[in-house]
Amino acid sequence: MTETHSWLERFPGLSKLEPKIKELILSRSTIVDVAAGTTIFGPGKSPENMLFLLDGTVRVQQVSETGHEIVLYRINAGQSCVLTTACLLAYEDYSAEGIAESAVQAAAVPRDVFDQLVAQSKSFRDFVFAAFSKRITDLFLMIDEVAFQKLDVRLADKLIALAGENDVVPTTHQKLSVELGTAREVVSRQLQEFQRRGWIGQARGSVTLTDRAQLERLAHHEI
Amino acid sequence: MTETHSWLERFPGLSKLEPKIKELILSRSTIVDVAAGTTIFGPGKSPENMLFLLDGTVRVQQVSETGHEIVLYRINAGQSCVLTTACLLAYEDYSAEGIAESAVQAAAVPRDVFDQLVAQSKSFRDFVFAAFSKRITDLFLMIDEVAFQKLDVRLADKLIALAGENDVVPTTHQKLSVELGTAREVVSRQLQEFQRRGWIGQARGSVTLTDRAQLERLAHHEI
DNA sequence: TAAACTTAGTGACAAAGTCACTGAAGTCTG
DNA sequence: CAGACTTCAGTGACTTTGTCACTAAGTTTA
Repeated sequence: MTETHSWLERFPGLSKLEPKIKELILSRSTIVDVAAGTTIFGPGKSPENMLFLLDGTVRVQQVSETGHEIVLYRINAGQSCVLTTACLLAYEDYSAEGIAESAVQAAAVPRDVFDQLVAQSKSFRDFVFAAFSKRITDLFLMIDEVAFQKLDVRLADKLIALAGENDVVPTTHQKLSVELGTAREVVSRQLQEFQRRGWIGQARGSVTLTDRAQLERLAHHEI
Repeated sequence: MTETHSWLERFPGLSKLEPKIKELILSRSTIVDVAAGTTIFGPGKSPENMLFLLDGTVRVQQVSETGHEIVLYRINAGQSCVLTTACLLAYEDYSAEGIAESAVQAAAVPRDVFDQLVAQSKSFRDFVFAAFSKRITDLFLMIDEVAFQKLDVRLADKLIALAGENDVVPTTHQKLSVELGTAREVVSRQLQEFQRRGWIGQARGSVTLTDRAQLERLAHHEI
């Protein structure tokens, strides 16, 4: 493997690391593959290493005391689990869990190597702090949305975010309710209303966007 | 000022720093005083420095597009604004603001010094990452509460948290609604119910806890 | 194919948020 | 000090969202 084609090149923030630092991270990391559906971390399961996602998606969700669930965020290829891992290392007793939403390939970097990298490389520090910052500002926005945004707006937004090129969202009402932290019945009712307006079509286990423009207008507060 | 009596001793995570590091941070930081009510950071007002709070409290709150507000967290003496500052530096355009809730005294550490500290001291790195981790896990919990916790439970919890030794909470219904991210009317109605049950007394601009035990039972899901 | 499970629909109700007011308690100002 | 203004709190009608208990259709599995 040559430096110019290492996995580091897939991370915008890491491709400009100093050569010696690249060497350190590459020599001390291992590539791991995780099957879809695997719980990567969760209550009572701290990860040993910091993961840098090369491929696939990890869904991080909170499971409440009350039995409710809500999706907090996703980690995609080119991003790292740095913060989540750091959190877990610091606070073992919290209840968020990370689940491989698809087959995941990642580079695993041991904690001590991570610490060396932070100490030795300004670029790496910037990468890590940018990741933390982005996460925290996103959580601020999420709190705002959960607390103040109307459900129809949030649902429209989520449908657009989850829809593929073909405008199909392969999901159930139950899963959508976890995305938004609400109840399944509420999602069912709202989807019925969207369908009544001709914005979506429904089938068991999937929603099809038939008027994406209208959904976007609603999501962007233009209605 | 001798090392053994510097402000660093007030920070559990910083008092064990290496002597050379302590010297660096002390020589390059300045003590600042801020009057109560001052906006320390906010939209269009990034702080120049990382602040370490020696005295007082900073309230961080989100102002929504919709005009609603919600208190995100507070920074107390012995804690730092590290993350908030880092966030602001990375993402200028976000809408949280930090307000001095009382007269605040803080040590201001310039960005470049902060970076040196992170690079040179393992203890300082641990302090910073612990602060980030705590903040993120607290935000996870907050999302859970906003999304799933009943309002009476949250209000009881907040009243207990805000009450002083004398069981008096010097606040208005409006301010309580911002604490919880709800509407003033909702707080008014819920406080009336608490009063009807004999748990609190009300006066203009203050709430008095008259049966703290019952409020705690509610807050701890024992009712 | 029958049983079990998953997914979705429904009605009645409770909790919370919104809106448009009213009035009382403080504060300011001439 | 009186009147004006501001802040704080109360209220009823209504909408939205969440909860509960149930039904029924589609899917998987034994």
